[in-house]
Amino acid sequence: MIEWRLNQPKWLQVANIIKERIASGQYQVDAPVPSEHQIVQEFGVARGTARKVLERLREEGVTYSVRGLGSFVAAPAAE
Amino acid sequence: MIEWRLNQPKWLQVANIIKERIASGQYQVDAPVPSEHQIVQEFGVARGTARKVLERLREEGVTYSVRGLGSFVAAPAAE
DNA sequence: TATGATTTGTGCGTATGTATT
DNA sequence: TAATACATACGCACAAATCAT
Repeated sequence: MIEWRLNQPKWLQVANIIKERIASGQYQVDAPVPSEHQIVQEFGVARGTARKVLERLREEGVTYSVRGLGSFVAAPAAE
Repeated sequence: MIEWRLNQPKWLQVANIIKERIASGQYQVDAPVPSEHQIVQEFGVARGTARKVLERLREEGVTYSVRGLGSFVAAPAAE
């Protein structure tokens, strides 16, 4: 079970959890991250919240999404 | 035509109707229940609502779904 | 072999209403 | 007041699996 913090929105907390999994190697590059539906199921949030999570990860360049396929871990940005 | 009740969601009402059909023997074990598209057509709901109906039936163990095939009546759970 | 139809899975967009913070 | 969150419901596009032709 997730222990939600009260001082930050759920969508941000879920996004951070997924980012930690990516950083830890749990999700490899080009491997799928949880889908909208899976986020709803695993974290017990609403669909709108799940969408916001994936939207945030895309905006940060952490993942990329393909319609009809899902969202996947992006290759690390070159520095 | 369906007479929708205002006090409960459409997806629940449709799910209950299908469960009644299963209970009555109208849909046999391993026989297909209405597909998403058929639910859309018969009950006049959106696909998302139809998906929610089948999702609920799966969660209750009433049916099982196979990608590319459809949803089918599950064998009764042993007690 | 391949083509199309059917079906489920997924992503994405939008809207309304309610409740909480 | 505003942001967050949940629930419900509508819709479209594309992908993958399956089956029949």
